[in-house]
Amino acid sequence: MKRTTSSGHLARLDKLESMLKSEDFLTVRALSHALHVSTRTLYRDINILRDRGLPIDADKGKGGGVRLHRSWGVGKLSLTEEEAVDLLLSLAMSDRLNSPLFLESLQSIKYKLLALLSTDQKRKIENLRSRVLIGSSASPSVHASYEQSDVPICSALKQAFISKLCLEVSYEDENKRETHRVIEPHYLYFNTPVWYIFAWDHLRMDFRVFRVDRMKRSFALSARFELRPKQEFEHLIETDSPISL
Amino acid sequence: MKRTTSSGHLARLDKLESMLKSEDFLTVRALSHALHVSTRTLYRDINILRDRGLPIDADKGKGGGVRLHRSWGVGKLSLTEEEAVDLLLSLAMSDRLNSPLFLESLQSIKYKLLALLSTDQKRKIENLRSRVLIGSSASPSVHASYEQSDVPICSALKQAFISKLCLEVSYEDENKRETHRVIEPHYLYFNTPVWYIFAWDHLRMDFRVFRVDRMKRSFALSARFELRPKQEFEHLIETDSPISL
DNA sequence: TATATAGCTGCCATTTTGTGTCACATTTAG
DNA sequence: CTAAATGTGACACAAAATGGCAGCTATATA
Repeated sequence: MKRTTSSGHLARLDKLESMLKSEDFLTVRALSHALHVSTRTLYRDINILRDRGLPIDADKGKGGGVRLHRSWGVGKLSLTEEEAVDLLLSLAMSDRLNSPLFLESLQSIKYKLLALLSTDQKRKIENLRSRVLIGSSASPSVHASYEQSDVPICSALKQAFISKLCLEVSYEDENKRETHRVIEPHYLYFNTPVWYIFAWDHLRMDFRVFRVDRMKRSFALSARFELRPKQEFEHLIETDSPISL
Repeated sequence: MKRTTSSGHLARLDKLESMLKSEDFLTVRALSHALHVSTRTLYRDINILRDRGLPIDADKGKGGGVRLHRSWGVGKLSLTEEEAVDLLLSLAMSDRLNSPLFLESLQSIKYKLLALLSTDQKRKIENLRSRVLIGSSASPSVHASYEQSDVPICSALKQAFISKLCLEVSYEDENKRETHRVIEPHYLYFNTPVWYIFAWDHLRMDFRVFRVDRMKRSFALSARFELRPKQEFEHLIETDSPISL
């Protein structure tokens, strides 16, 4: 069984880093007490953190101390690829949906994230992005009939959409009739607060639009489909406005 | 003068981490040669990285090796405090607005982000969060009259809201009359796609609701205000539903 | 089944590095 | 000037990392 975190030294450096992040002015003496080491050791630790790129400011003399430089980072967030994709798409959507109140920083986050991605990953996201369309606003009647979808349904749909897999769905149409279909989810269309799927319907052998909140069950099949150009669906959209990264 | 990076051990761990990120299948023997240490040491390093949360997979037997868990590859994102705050609030709002299509990962991002924050920062965000309310849907007439706000106006408003500063605004009311006021922005209310401010109006000496997109100019003053309880504004809200982190 | 490969762990002598103490330099506020 | 603070150098000592080595399990291949 392991102790706390790895080697003790690393753990202390982590702790020091977060202490510098939280409080805004501390003396080395105080920090050394808190971490149960001598001040000499703490100076050495601080130098290590500085070498690793942390912008630690220090004020000498009475009333001085050490702190992280203004506009300090919040720590390093590591994301999985799926998380990065979801985040970028959500940021792009927020861009379109919310007025720019809390969105200033989201631009810079977007660029930071994009900088971290490989060209492969960026191309992948770009492909997805172009398959997500955002509308202006839903009609009142749509609003009235809207129901929140279950997470499992969304999960299968998302997987099928991303991997271009056929999707088996139970769909309840406007007249409450439930039908069973196999569809190819080509494009997603969001019209607050409703998601639509522009799909090729294997049952009707034609392009159809489905409301995600009307899907009762869904299951991603293993069969792949080839993406059809957006133009073939355009007549189904009122306000065509693809989101942009 | 220092040598390479800090302590040698840390530098090697960093290097190992980035090597695992870039290549996708490496044997411990190869890695140990590349880093000029014994295989035994490398196994120990790998354990340290695992303890620190890196999802390192290993395949035993011929053709095996170590690699980062499938679907990894995004590096570490460092955010400023403002970016973290904006991101958390946006995630919380997306949670409420978008149906759960691309939002599964956003939950885990949220938790990762919260884990990085100090208790001070978390408390600060929690305070802000409780002052942002989300409505269900705007009426069609509101939709029709909606105009996108300018970024500078939003910037001043945001600053005043966060720091609890009085705000000087030029406001154009329903009848297109422009008035000049000083308000205290206590609460924000979002009803897609419109932001409202619940404020104490120094001109009328009463609680008033302002539409952000009707603000023509805004300027944050240096005077602070004391937050009034949400209850005093409740009669102004139709659907009271604070967002949750 | 046997063999080679590759991940993984425990033990221990050896080497390296981290640590504390002390001395001393430097800057700053009162 | 004095006190409080950052910062560095040197040295003995303690602690941790390292490298072999022996031995384990799991997997692919002949």
